[in-house]
Amino acid sequence: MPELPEVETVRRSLIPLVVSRRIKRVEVLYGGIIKKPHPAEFVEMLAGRKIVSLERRGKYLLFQLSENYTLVAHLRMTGRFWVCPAGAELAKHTHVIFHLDDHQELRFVDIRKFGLFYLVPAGKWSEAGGLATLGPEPLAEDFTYEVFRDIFSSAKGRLKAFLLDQTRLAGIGNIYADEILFAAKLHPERNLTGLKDEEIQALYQAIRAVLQRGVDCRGTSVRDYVDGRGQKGSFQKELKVYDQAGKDCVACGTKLVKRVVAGRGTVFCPKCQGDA
DNA sequence: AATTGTACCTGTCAGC
DNA sequence: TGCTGACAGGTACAAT
Repeated sequence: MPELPEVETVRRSLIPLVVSRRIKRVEVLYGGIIKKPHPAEFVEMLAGRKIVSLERRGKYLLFQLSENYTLVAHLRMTGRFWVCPAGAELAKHTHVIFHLDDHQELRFVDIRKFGLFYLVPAGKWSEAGGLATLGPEPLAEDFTYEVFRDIFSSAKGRLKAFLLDQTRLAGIGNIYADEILFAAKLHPERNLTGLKDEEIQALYQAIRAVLQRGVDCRGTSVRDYVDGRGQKGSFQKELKVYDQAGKDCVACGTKLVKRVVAGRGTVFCPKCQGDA
């Protein structure tokens, strides 16, 4: 499900429902997704804490809690949060239930059980998986072209792998990587070295524009994704290449090609995006 | 050090 | 109809 625009949409939809609420009690139905600390301690340490704010870093959600703790959550492929009245019918694949102090429950549901939770002291991101090593936020104001060019220049390999590397840029996943490369008219298998200045600029502009459009559309709902209120996004209506293999390119009519690049299914227009 | 492969899970869909 | 295999928004870790 979730890349930067989806996680940001989940964050915004959850804020009015959970911020300022106190966690009365936590139930862990499947402990495998609790990475730190052990599930029993996780449950014990969360009880009684207040949710002070909800932030996002890359694809991670950060629930800032009272007494300087942070609940770090990653939705991975199919994780989702939703809020419902206490005691509502239990959806299949519900793994964690946070009982709130307003007779509502924040529930974590995840078909594939890839989602992750860490409960760490605020700022101790090195204890929260990949959170500590994330690159900059591509939609932040201070993410200028100069900043991007420096990151780009220090990396090598193929464009698709670069965009997916969370330590270079935070928050881009498989959908937006393909859409960004199409918007920039760059081939996913092209090497970083050898790009002209104007091509690097086009890539920078495409990263900003495509991600911002994704946020404005409240994310992409191709399969499971919905926000914290159960609402779908609309960016799937604007996809030019992702999930469009075999269709005609909207720009030139050429059949879109699908191939595995950087270990991920990748769709591109062989004409508009040129040769690798 | 950096890249590639594999593991983690369940559901869906195409092909036989 | 039912079986099998490929594939799905993403890391994390082992192997090379």
